[in-house]
Amino acid sequence: MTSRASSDIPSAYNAADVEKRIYQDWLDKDYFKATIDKDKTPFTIIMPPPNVTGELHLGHALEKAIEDALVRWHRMLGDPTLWLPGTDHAGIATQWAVERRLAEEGKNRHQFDREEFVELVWDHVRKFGGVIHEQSRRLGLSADWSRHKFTLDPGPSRAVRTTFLNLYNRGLIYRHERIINWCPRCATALSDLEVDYSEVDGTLYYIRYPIADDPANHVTVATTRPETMLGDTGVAVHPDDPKHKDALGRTVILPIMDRSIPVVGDEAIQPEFGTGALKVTPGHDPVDFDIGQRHNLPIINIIGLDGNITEAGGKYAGMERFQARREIAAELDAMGMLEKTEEYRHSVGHCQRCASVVEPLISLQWFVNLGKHDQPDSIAGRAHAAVAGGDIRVVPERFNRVYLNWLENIRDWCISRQLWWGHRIPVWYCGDCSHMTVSVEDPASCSGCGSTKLEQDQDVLDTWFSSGLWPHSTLGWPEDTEDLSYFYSTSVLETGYDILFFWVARMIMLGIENTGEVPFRTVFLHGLIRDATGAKMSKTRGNTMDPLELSDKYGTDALRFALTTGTAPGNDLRFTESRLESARNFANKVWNAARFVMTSLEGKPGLDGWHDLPLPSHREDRWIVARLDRVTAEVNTSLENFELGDAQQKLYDFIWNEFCDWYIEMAKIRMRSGTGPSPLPVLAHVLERTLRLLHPFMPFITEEIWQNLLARLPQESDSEGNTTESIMISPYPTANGDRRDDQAEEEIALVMQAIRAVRNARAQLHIPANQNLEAVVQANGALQALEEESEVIRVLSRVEPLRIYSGDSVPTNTGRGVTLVVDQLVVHLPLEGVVDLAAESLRLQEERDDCARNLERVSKLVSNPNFRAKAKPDVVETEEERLKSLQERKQRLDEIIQQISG
RNA sequence: GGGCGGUUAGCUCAGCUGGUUAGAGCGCCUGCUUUACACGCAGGAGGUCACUGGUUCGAGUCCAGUACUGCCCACCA
Repeated sequence: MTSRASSDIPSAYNAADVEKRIYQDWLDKDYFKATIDKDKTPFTIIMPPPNVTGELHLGHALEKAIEDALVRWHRMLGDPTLWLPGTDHAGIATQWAVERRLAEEGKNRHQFDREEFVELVWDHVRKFGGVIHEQSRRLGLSADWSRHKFTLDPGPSRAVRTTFLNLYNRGLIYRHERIINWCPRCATALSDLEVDYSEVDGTLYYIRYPIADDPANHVTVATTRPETMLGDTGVAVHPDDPKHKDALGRTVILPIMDRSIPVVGDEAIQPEFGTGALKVTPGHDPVDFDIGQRHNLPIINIIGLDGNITEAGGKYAGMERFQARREIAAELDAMGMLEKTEEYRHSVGHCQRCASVVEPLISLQWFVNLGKHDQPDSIAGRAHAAVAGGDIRVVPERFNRVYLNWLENIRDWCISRQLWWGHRIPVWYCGDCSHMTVSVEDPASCSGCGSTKLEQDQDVLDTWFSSGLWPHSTLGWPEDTEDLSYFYSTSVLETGYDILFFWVARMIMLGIENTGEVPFRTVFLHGLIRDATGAKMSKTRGNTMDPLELSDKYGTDALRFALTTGTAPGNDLRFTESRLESARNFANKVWNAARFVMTSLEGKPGLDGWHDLPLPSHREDRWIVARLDRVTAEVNTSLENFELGDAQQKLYDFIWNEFCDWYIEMAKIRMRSGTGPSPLPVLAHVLERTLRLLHPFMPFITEEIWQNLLARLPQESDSEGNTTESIMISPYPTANGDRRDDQAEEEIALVMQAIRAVRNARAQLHIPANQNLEAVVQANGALQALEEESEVIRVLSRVEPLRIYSGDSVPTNTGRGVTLVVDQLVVHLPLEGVVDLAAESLRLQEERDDCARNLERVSKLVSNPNFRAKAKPDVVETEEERLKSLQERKQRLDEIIQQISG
């Protein structure tokens, strides 16, 4: 990068100008590419793969900002760092998107054959698949694009088939006819997780089923779904329910169908609910299915895969299910069999993708046998143990329980989907024998009889089946690749808590099954982004914000900073533009501070040693270096604890409140007067290290400034592996305890307090800024420090003249005015005529009273033997020191008050 | 029906293992074109940390309960 004249540095940071150039530079230099160094422990994050045709929303931006920060931090720490990006084919979501487009053209997928349709989806992927990529670059993501994977790539596809085969051979994948969740719109089975339950206002229908040998009497059942009665094969009551004692064991006649069905007793029935009698439809309700199994009731499918009534539904055959509901209710009413209806609010399952009402029905599907959590060798059992036993740490910890709880109630996972887009199930059925050939490679012939009349299973696998392999399949599994053996198990899996079950749990289960190792050591979960009112952001609500638009407007760094600051891990975040403004202002502050430093050091000699910076001699320098050291330690600790927001807050405070507001202002004074050691090397040193500390969070602006800064500074050889090439490959600062200087910190704090006190008094008394005040300071124990800092005090508090005396030499006749007691200092502003002396006296008395109250509280505490015995020694010491300083303060205030009144 | 959060300044939120007089951003008030920055500077107002009880020398922080509120899970016919 060429050095530019300072006058060329614009006063406002223009993010758009620099981001593209810098990102391209990083790419060109291959900084993102992970390299294996067997002597070091790698840091690996597998990026959660967004939908290949999706667009990044704010949630993605948050996720990627967090991950990029972690990755950049580790890269700077010198860890071989891999952040592996990828995209997901997102079976049902992508197919649904294409089908919607077809629908807009008045078409549907059944007008195409499978190959044609899949080709349409590929067209869609090719058209929109690059968007995610481009957006990721705009966000500055330092992912290793050379290792990018797509779930349908040959490698991950092979991993899918291999997993299927292995689990099948171990008897853990099986094909079975059982009741599953069916989406009639998508025409596919869904897993339990893909069903969203929501409350809807419905109707509870009370239907009479006459008793066969006593038609004058009947059993009344209550149902929200009268159409399912067509498939009833029994009525169930609680065996001990006195209301139904007579009916139990008898036969009732199913109206409309005129079918005789038994009344059975089952413990699952709640006598208090409805009438206490349940119509049993084993074909279309999971509970009924179980009851049916227990009592050997036949299963009748009366709702087909298209959502219409089947042939088994008699005259209603072919009718759409909800129309059938209305018409059957009407017919029952006409027959006098509808006793009554009630409005009833209940929860109904909807397809997560298309929101259609899910229909439970019996279907032949593939399942993974997950076993039980307490079986040590089952899939669920091992996944449970991994978290329960601490092999995987979950941050924040509370999600541990959520995860374990879910596994404790897990049921087998339905993995087949009746879709066309996805990994087709690697099973071939023989046309000559009944044998199933399960294979990684497409088989040429039946493994049972050798016949070549093979037909592959029509179904594809649940998208989450392939996502569940992601940490190892992206690294090359099932091949024993160098990447796999080096980077697996990965370090951190970072994602939103909303896909803990969908994805995280599946990765743990399948990762352990396939590799015998956990897929990652730490799960770090972030919260959801909400809008200003706290509502979830969604396209249908129309309250989404486009990350790229925000990035254009405020800069990527500001966007990233705004998303990740001021929030705790796992907590949701209400996102408003005012957050962005604040972050943008901070970026601008950093920019301008840097501009000042760079302008100041332009062409100046004496900058040697700025990088390692020998311990400075000047108090202000010692102070800022000590503060930097402290902040460096805190930031590192926060990062180690995944408290990114905390780390950023600390940097924000340090840069703005200490470096800019105080140190730079102090430094200006020395720079103008030319006296004392030059602050320039310190300014350069502190700025440079601060930029490095900030880089993981604000990658672009820090790089831009850093390169400009280094171009103006002498090259230093040092112990840290210094580079001027890029901040992103320079070392992350760690705390160096020998920079601590408690004395400098205390003394500068005192100076700052004194300045604040004078400024305060000036503001209170409405003394114009350009009017100088006189000040007489009684320094007491801080004489030397005050004398040495007198210029700073004089200039920053606009005091002229400033006279400093030791405690015992201060003149008594300094005139009346305002007296400020600042810790051990007494600052007197002789303002006779300006100040209302009575008011000043009152103010001092209030201050004294306040001090006395505090003193009483602290002295009570310190004199409490329990406190002295039980509190930690350093706490006792702190309190004792406080007591002492309060006593001194009170004494001074007393003396002053006495003087005034005297 | 279970489980998990949240309730701290007008608003949005930090506050890690209990220990100064509880913090930030935004907003508000008062000054200020002070040659890095008005996306700024200086100063200020504003909080019985939801409520009740308990543990403790000491509680925003730990425990129990209550009230609101949000979310997750569950086969509420």
